[in-house]
Amino acid sequence: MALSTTAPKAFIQQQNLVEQVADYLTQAIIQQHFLPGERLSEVQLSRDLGVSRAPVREAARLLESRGLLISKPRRGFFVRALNAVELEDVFDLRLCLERHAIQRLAECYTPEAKRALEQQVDVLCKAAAANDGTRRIEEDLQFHRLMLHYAGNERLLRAFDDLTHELRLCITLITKTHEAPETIATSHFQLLEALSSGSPDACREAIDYHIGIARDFVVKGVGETGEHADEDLFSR
Amino acid sequence: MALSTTAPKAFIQQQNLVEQVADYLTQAIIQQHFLPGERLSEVQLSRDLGVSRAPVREAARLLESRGLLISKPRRGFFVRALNAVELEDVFDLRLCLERHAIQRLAECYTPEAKRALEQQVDVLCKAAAANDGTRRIEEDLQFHRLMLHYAGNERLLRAFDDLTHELRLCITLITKTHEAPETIATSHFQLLEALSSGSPDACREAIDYHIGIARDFVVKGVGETGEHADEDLFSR
DNA sequence: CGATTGCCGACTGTCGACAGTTTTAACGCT
DNA sequence: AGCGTTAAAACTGTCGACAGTCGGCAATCG
Repeated sequence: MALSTTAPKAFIQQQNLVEQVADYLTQAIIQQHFLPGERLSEVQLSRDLGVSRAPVREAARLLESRGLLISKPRRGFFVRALNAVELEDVFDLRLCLERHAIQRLAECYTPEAKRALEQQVDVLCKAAAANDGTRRIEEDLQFHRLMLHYAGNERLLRAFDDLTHELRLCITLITKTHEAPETIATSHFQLLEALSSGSPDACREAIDYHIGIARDFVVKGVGETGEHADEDLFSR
Repeated sequence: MALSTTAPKAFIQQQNLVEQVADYLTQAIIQQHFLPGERLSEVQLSRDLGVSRAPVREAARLLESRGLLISKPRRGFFVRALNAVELEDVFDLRLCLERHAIQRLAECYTPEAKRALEQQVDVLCKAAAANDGTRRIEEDLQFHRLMLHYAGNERLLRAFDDLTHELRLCITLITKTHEAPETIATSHFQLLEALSSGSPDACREAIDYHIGIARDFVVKGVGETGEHADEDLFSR
């Protein structure tokens, strides 16, 4: 995964500057080194990272297409801030994609897929037990990504990956509140059971419940902690 | 690469060079001035358009995120070529998004939405009757975009817009074969009726049928005319 | 005659610089 | 002291240039 962390200065050296800058920015945004709505200065960034502005700009465009940044012409790039409505929309789209995926997957549920998913749930549970917050989130997302992967539609997977960036954005902001490890375990086992049953309805019910839980968690978190419901990025 | 349009040079002038270049490239790709798999030279493009390479590169990145171009490191940008599997995936994702959208829309089907959709069908039918191929496609897409819009999920709409670029890519490639105007009309009226009925199942059935038609048309078109099923973009 | 290796051209990745615009800050006026 | 005006600073958009790299061609060797 990402070998990011402390050093903000000049740890970029070799190749694919654009991708490296993009990774750096992504990590920095998720870890809230840049606050939502904050303006990013190209010169500042290029100075800090020891690269020129061209790769920074291209990386910023990439992040914009992923919904992490927003560009205002002649004004620069700003860190995306999600309000309550947008947050609902993200989870609604996630539901849309995963419903479709799990039903497609149920149609072609190979032993290989079954094994991979079970193993991933195992990994996830261990991360949850270890109380490692960020890793728990990543392993959780990875489980769902695997579902999408084995559903056999590359384009669907890409749409999910696009959405994932925004998901990370809102999840990480909030989840100081930890879900109970046993809740996570049972919640995912239900999905596996539904898949094994092969019933589309059971799958749909399971995924609806599962994502509903996650959404409520995030929405509740927003209500409790920080409030981004005000107008943050209306101008587009 | 012959620039077909009248003024190949310096018809780009003032502001937002990136967006203008992106539009130009999009049009050129859709109208097949660049063939699938063709390599785009940055210097050539910047020379032809009378701009420097920086905006060209940024525009290319944008098109890449929209799935119209593919970048191979150190090799440049190539026009996306869709094989049969990817084409199936695109329509499967479209089905996924529109199913969700039409059911959400059925829950909140305002008179305003109804009126707008009916009017758009009207426009569409006129375009079909006038035998204007490209405009028919655009109006058709616009109808579906309106559906997504009134479904009330901005993020869902964005996902659809992202997909639309690829849809245009494969639709335009193929639709020399015209659908009969009356088929188009009835096909869309069915959607309106299902929406008015308010029944989720009716909506789902209608959209499944509708998109199935479109998909079969494209798949059949691929089988008849050009065949892109060979390995075109396996790398990466 | 075919395969290999070295060379040449073209192109991408990246950089520093310039011009126009936006934001900030100081300044003068009331 | 408050407010409008203006000048300076900072920043974005764009450009041309340089270096490293990749692909193709040709000359050489087996």
